[in-house]
Amino acid sequence: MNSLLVRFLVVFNRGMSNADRHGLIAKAVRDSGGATVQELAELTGASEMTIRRDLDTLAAQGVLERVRGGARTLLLRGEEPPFALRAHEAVDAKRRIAAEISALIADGESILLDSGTTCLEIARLLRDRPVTVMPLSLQAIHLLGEAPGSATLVVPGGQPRAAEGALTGPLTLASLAALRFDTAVIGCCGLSAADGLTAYDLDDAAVKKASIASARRTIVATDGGKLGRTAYAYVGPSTLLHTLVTDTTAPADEVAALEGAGTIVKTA
Amino acid sequence: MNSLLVRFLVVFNRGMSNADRHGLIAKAVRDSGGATVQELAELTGASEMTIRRDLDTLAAQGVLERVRGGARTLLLRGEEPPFALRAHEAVDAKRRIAAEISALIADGESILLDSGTTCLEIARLLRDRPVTVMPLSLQAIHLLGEAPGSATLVVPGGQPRAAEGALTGPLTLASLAALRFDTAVIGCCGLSAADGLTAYDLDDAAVKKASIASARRTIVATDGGKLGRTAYAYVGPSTLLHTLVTDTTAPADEVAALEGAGTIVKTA
DNA sequence: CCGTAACGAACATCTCTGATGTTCGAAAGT
DNA sequence: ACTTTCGAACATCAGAGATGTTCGTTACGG
Repeated sequence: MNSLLVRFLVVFNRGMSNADRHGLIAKAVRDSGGATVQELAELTGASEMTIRRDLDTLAAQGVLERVRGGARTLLLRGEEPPFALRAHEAVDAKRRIAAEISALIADGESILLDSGTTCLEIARLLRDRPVTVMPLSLQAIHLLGEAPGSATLVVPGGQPRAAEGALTGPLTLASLAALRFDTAVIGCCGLSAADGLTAYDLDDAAVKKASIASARRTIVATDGGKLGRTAYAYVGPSTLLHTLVTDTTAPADEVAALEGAGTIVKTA
Repeated sequence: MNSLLVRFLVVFNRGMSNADRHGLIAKAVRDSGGATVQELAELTGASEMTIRRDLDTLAAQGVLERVRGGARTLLLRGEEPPFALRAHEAVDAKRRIAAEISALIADGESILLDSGTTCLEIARLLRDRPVTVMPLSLQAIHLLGEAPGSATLVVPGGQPRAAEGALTGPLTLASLAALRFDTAVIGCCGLSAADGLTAYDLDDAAVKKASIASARRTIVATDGGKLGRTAYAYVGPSTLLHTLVTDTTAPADEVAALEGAGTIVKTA
């Protein structure tokens, strides 16, 4: 269906940035499960050598798997998509959700910030505000620690998990137990009124649970695709969540059910 | 004395990198306590506009203070030189010390890595070795977390102090109390057989003290200039230190005194 | 209040790094 | 053994950053 669009791109993409091309390649490989170097060269209008270099880069990032002659997707079934891959998608929606959440936070608050791509966008917005932030991912720690904005950074202990750098483990739980926050901003992998909040990973779920317990108020940030879905590890019931910020793709029935259970829902 | 060298540079420095110029400016301002834009332009051979931009950059980094017409040093008396400033100096010696320390560490060890520029170099060397590392500075966490080498990263909790990103505070102490390491690699601000190990900052000293207590073996990394010096905050006696790695500028009498007190001294 | 020096925004120019494509010998698969 | 793929090496190109110049504005000293 979008092959017309692709044709268009092939002709007029002299100014295509390599990030765009990487996204295109990642999408092509993911959608069809695999692709040859030739196909990708034709698709993007780049030379085969460039495609090989791209594939090496993407393979190093864990977005796809390199095979002789082309590349294959890493996603077999139901697994959590790699962080590097998710980072490509739906940046606009995440930005809007992040802006909405930033507006919910008052100056001077202490904030606990979960891992995930959406929360990373939130970190970007909080950097120049007079707040105290404890992020639960290495990426957000980098962001807040490098260019010292007006935000105060507190680093939790922990062991980084996977490419995302989500901090987990006993050190993280101990840091959470030692502190109390005004607001916890949590990402999620699945959320429904029936099954509550769920995550892909047990360690991650334990951290989220402790995060919610350490905060006076909990805000969940998630795109509409996660609503109504249930992932593997159970975190807690939706009644623990004070506010949910999502985008316009959220299914109406699920939103209604969550609102019925007492959660304030905002659509960005 | 080295004004001849400076003259030489003025004439032949078409290919001077801006880092070189920044170092030159920082040194000039530090040595004389202040300098005008004109003086610095003449010294470096760059235009006044470029000098102004440099000064803005260096002021943002906390290396110096901008005043109308020029810049002033931030160092009043006996204070710790800013991290951004120290980072310029003596990179070679730090590299050699780092290499020596890396050689002292066996595969499979768990290592506690202090903050400081020398320890940052050590982190660079440990990244691709099969060891477990808990660094006490944001910079080293970045280094080990970004490009996942073979080293396992453990993040301590804490609050980053100053530009260096040294982690301190109760969260850091709690993380240290919860873990035990094979080796602690410690930097220092002053070390002598008489006054022991000292640091510029009380919080930092508390972290160093706890670090030494959490490790089976303690290695101190420091350039020769710190030996025989005593800084403000006391950490502990030199007898706590198993090995000292320093460079050839170390004063012989101090080295002898430390060896007499039971510390193994290696010169890189 | 005025004059002078300093400042910084805007633009033009330059340099250099990183990205890309081409070629060709080596390696892998059939 | 033959074909395809790979990747190292080199040439080329574009974009980003650095630098310098100009000029209107601002701040300090009288």
